[in-house]
Amino acid sequence: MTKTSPAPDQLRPAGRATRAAIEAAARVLFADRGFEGASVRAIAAEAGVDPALVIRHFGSKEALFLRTVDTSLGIGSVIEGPLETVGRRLVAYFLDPALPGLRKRFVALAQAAHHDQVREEMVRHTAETYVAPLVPRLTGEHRELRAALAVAQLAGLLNLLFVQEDPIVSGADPETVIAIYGDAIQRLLTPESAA
Amino acid sequence: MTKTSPAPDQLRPAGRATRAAIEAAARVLFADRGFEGASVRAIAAEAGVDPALVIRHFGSKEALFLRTVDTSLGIGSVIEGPLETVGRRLVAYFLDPALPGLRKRFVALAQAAHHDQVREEMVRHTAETYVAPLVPRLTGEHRELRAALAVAQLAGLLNLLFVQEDPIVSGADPETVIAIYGDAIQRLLTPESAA
DNA sequence: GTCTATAACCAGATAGAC
DNA sequence: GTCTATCTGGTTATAGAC
Repeated sequence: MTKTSPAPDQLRPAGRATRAAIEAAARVLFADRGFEGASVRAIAAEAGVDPALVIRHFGSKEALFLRTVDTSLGIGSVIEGPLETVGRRLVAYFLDPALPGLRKRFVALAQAAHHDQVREEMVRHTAETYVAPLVPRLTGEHRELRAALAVAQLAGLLNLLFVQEDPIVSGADPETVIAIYGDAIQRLLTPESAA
Repeated sequence: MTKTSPAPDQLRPAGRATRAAIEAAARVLFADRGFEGASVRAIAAEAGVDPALVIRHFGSKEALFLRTVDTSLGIGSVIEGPLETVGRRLVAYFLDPALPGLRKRFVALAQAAHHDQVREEMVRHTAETYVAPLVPRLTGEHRELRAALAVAQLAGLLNLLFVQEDPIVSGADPETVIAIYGDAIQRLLTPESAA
């Protein structure tokens, strides 16, 4: 097993600075080039340190990724809004071109999802951040399942949009996509409010 | 640029045999270990040839992947069935544990989707095999968009199920998932037949 | 010419000695 | 903290065998 990296507080000033530099570089490069595209060497170079130090501090590339990349994509506030309109608001949030780096961060996450450690953390995080807050607000049967499926459905759109870059959806009128797909998600969450 | 590999018909017997051996090995290993997990070297070893030959014959690992892995997951016949029940039938198809290798093939595809050549081919193939046959059978507005979104929604489930291996959905009663999610897909395709 | 094999190159992740 | 070494992986150069 990998030796656990020292906790930040035990490090001397130089160590803390190095660690911070690596984290900053990793944040930039992972977002910019994705998980595979950002090499440990490149991150080290960007931070001005030796590649081996990266591993020494964080244990592995995977662990570094988990420490630096925000696995939530910032939709917490969207989910907390009015339940009756959450479907459309979620879709609208991701179709908003004013959110720079969102695409790249999603792609980085999707790539990294194939690594066990990252995948497990993502599942845990999704359950905790997306599904759990929704469940108590739902009514009817299979509340947890429906919340999980709604999140999955949203992920399907993001995949089409950001990974596949499908021309049909990318080229469609955003309002139309929001209406059609948003309502579809909404019906999973609040079936009784069907239009 | 890479020199184009020779067309199969121009090869001499020895070449054709080698090519076939590589293809067979690639099919097995890609399905078994995914795109990243199956190294060119491992494929070559399995085929009993030199790694360099793999590239010589197929140009690149990506190209080999495209030649050997079935990008359709065999849902053609499902889509061709009755339109009014296609949503549930699609979900049921993928929840059927009797289809061995389905999960692994999907994971391999998902991994390889991050490579440009493969991604483009997948988009093209999806449009041609899934979306195109559906569109003329739909009625109402935004038929192409709705078909694309339905496919995306299905992909979301597959991702949750096969990549994330989410315990909520994996542990849920298949019939319930089929009903809830299948109907959600169905409503994108035939909104008028809402239950 | 058309294969095939050997070696080599370059990049990546990580372990271990200092 | 740093550097070097090792291992694995994709790919290319090149020269020999058919």
